[in-house]
Amino acid sequence: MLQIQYLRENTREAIERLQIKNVFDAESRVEEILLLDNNRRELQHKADTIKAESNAIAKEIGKLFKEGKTVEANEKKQRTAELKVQEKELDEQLLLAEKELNEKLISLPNTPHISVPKGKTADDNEVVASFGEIPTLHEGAVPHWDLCSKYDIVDFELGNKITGAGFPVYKGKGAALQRALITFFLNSAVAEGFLEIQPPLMINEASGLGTGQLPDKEGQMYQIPADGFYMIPTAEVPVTNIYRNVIVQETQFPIKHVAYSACFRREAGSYGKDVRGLNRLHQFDKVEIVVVEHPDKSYETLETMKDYVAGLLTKLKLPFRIVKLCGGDISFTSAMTYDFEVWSAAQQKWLEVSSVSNFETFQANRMKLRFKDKDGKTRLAHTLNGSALALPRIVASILENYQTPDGIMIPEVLQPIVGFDKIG
RNA sequence: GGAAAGAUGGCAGAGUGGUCGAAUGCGGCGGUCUUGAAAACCGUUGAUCUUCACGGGUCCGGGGGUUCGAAUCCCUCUCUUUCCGCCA
Repeated sequence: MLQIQYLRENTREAIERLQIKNVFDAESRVEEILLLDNNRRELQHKADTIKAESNAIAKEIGKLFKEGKTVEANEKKQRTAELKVQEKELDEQLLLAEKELNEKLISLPNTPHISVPKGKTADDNEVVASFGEIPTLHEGAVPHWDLCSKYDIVDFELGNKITGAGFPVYKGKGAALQRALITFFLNSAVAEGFLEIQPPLMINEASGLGTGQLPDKEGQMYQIPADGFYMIPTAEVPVTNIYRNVIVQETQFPIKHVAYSACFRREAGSYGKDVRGLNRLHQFDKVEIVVVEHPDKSYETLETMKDYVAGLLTKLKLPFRIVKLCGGDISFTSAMTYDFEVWSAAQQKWLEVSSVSNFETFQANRMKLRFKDKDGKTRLAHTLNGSALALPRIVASILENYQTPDGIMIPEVLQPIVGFDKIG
């Protein structure tokens, strides 16, 4: 949620930034919000004035009763009765005005950073860097789903039986590879100063609102209606919500957390060849990094996080590129996002394996994540997060890129963790 | 799942109808003293909305009610603790 104060004071800039995200009616929407805000403030002022009078009279009455001047006190009571009616009416109007303003404000997306390229689709994204050699595979190389069944390491059919599509069963060396990747990602992050967190896998409604999954995207989460919970779509949600309604000390910055979790996504509306094999799942594993940062440093930190993720992929020796998302492809809550895409040699396409974003104050405003600055003023912090990394597509690209006629080689950095160097 | 008690500022903990945004202690910040530190002493220290400012409004778990007036009384929800039951 954008700050109303920002819209008030930087109206022009806000509209321009929203237009990068192709919010074509940005101008009218912002103007409407400012109108509602004015209305709200007017009502607030009226209500406050009446309450002030009410309070003053109540005090007088108390005094009069003490002095035994009952008649005068009762006279005063009549005036309070009138005020009470007005007070109630104004409070109702104010509540309504606040609700309306909040609804409009919460449905407005984040303002992209001014440097975010304009564009509509993924084709307009800007490739900022490429790393590694694109390998030429041996004759008869196949996509990962064939390798999964050939070596019996990931069983999609079995998952269908137990749960449904998108819930694969990892077996033997496949399961061990998963475990090794999680360990590798966690250890790397901890070595970089991230505090490891094991969060709950279910969240309540307030947490969903905090990071922006609610109110609109509940259809993407699995729900537990009996208890009002949701299965987490990413560890970002529980980890960032650690700081909901928290005022941190400026000296704590940067607050760096890393969390491994299973992630659950309904992926309603996606189908076709993109969902084949490990490309898109309902349950998958991911190691997520979350940073809470000072507003002045957040973009610097975004670059650091980008470099960190690049380092992981480099150590795994996977060919990848980094793209800066254009306005049309960037998410509702993000101000700037870098996507990491690994080349899938057998599928002959780029697979998105990580997304690193700066949300500026958008999430912080929703969840009231603040800090005290040097002058003792309370201000909203910036939040950032990134996948470091999501497993399924990493596994897919390892299987495909590392396949040989004799089996699948294991990346060197993982070998000491898994305890073998080859599948097959 | 059953029973009881409870929810107050960063923390601990007073406060049972008006002068309470709230005693006191700890912690934090500033100062005196000191070569420096500790101790001691003095001062200061919640959030939020509104206003150029003065000021005013709101907040004692959430919501509702009684009252001229509620942290305090009533209703309701949520959560916590303890005991019992169940259990990795």
